[in-house]
Amino acid sequence: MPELPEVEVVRRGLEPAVTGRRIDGVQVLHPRPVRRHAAGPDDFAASLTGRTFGVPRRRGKFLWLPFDDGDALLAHLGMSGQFRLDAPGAPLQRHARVLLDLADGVQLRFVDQRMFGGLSLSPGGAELPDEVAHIARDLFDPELDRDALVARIGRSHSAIKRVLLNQTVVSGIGNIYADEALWRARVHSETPASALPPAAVAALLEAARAVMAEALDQGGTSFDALYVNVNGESGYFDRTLDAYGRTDQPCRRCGTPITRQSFMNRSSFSCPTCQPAP
DNA sequence: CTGTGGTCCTGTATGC
DNA sequence: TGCATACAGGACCACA
Repeated sequence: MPELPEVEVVRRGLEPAVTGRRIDGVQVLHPRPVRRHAAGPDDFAASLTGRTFGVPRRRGKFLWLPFDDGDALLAHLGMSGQFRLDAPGAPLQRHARVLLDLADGVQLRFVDQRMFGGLSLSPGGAELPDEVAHIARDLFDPELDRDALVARIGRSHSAIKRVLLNQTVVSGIGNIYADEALWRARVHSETPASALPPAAVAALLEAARAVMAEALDQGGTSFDALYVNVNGESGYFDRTLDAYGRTDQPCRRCGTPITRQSFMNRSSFSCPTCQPAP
């Protein structure tokens, strides 16, 4: 479940289940999701066994489960990764990749169809893994400097949607919420960031924060069984989307049919009336 | 510095 | 029914 609200839904689901629990054993069913562990799958499994989890943390779309020894299990869900909580003997999900047997009969499973995501052990990463250090703070981070962010965006001559998707500028926003924020703020995806007044950039960021907060309240956005919480349940925010995936459906503000265009090798949805091209 | 295009994977939907 | 193609919410890298 890729974007910030979906990752936060997972983090919240993991928190009561893993915090304070020890790993009794690990099975790597497919080597690819642990490819970042240079010493290999067997060493990955052995290295995790016996450690105890702290409170799961998140920045943008990156998730990490700190251990009480200062290291962390770093996770990225990529396009199709899931964490699931099951009883140890429960039927395996079709794309179950890594199984972690925790104390008290809890089995934490990493399930991933496409395997763009993965797990790795981050030495010393409990506070902030080195692998996440280059990722900018997200819009829910209490230490985010909004004025500095607005200023940085204003200095960029890239298309505004490209900037929103750049995780080293502001993290957590993906293709869906970028389109939703741009629709709410009435900005076209290809508008040069430097052409937007600071107040417009601030309004766009607030739109992004608001739409992600609403999505989080509804358990995230799910279109199919690939995007579910730790119990396998879907969120409901797809019913509330205003732009993403609504090709030819009327704009909820002005009635003009929503159009789809290719941008950055992916789909962008917008209202040609509310969001005129620059 | 910016932007483009390709890559990692598996699956579903659609059209012929 | 088979087969080919397009597309999918992300991150990263080489290259121009």
